[in-house]
Amino acid sequence: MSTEYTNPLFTVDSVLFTVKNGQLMVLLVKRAQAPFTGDWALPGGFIDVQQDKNTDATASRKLEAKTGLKPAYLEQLQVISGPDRDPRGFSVTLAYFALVAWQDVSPQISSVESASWIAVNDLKKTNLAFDHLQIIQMAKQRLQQKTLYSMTPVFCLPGQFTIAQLKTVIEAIIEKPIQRKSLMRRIEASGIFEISEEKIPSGGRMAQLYTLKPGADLVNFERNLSL
Amino acid sequence: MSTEYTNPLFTVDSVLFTVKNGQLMVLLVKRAQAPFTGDWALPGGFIDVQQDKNTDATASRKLEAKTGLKPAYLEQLQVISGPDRDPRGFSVTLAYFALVAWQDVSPQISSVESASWIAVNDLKKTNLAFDHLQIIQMAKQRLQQKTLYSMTPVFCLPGQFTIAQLKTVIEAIIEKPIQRKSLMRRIEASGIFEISEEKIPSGGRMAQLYTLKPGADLVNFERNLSL
DNA sequence: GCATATTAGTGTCCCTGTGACACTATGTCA
DNA sequence: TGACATAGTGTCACAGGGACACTAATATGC
Repeated sequence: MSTEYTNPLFTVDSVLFTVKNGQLMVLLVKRAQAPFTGDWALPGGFIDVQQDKNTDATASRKLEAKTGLKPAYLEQLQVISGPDRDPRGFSVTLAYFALVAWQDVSPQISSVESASWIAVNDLKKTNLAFDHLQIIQMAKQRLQQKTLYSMTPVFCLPGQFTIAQLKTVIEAIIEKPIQRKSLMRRIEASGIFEISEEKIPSGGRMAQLYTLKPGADLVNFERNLSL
Repeated sequence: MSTEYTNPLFTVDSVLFTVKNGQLMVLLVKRAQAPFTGDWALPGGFIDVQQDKNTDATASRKLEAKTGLKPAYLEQLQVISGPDRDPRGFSVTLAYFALVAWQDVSPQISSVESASWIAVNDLKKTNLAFDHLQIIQMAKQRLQQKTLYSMTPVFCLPGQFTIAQLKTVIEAIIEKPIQRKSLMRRIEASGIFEISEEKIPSGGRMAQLYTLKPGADLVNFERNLSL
């Protein structure tokens, strides 16, 4: 090539979800510098080519800095690019979406002042930097879709969990009730869960605890849950 | 931020598929310069921030330069990044996957010397630059998956097509036979196709031609075709 | 101890959409 | 005109989700 290209600004941002009290929450940080100073934004930043083996590592590192732990689930969402999304010029952002258990981050997060969990359905009231609102909506849609044909939402739960907990998380994500029975069938059929030794009290009959089989990959079901 | 980051090389590459004679083909170009001079590679290049409104435009522009037309279908595949995939240093590549009708590009492609269609199942015999073989395999898997729950493969066909043609394309992609009946049911159920006025001879009874309804979006089915 | 409320887990029927495959329809060609 | 080839239909079996009633086990109040 004979022409010289100006390399656009490349950043990695993450939409980290969790479910708290039946509500889907997203982690946001308060911007300290321009542009959009004082607005809420997705946690992210630049690749550190010395330290990060790839962009996944960048996303993971940035999230760990805010939450104190690596996300349980991390997946590329999409690249968003254009001349107008950042006032400083043409920008390219790789967006990730990620999941953690509320119970796992809960002790850590309060220590960080500039980061906060905000309910996804309350975002209208929030000032969001750049096009981060749209990115969050895209991430939510992807998560909803995946929830219909996979067990991805388990990553919003701690290592041991009950069917009722998983049901709550799924319902928070897709915003529809599902059948307990259907969920149990899928847990059984997926073959990626183990029945734990323990049961825990639940207000009625003791609830069986489940764990993900170590090293098991998520399975995609051939049918979706109905909307 | 106080630290200065070295901006890694950012490129956009596309895996453009078509189906010819029941075989899934991918468009490759011969590299003229180092590294990997003389090897086959995915068509791609750098964003032109003056000209491209986003990375989709970059991918589309590069493909048009090779094939003479914009791809009928274009979707982001994934970002691949790392310090070792390009000998010149840390690199970030946004891979797209795209579809065109063989019938549409056929007249154009022969005029371009440096580009060529190669059967995806023959790639072992081909010297491929960088990690482009893995990227093609990823694209193929994604296309196969989408074929199970959507009508994406229509974009490998011209504006008017028969059910038999669509069946051939689908079978080339997933490498399994499917039932004619199932395909017809899905065409009907999707609601995105129109019965054309015309029929064309086929060696037996005349075949009904179908077209995509103008402006219709692809639908996702709730069940997959079985593997 | 016993009834009742509460949550966990099971049994079972219906419904929908795919797989399979035979059957009918309509064209070509010898 | 009859053989053949491809297009399109009818229909049954099967699988898995939706719905929902039923049983199981635990807590609480009397």
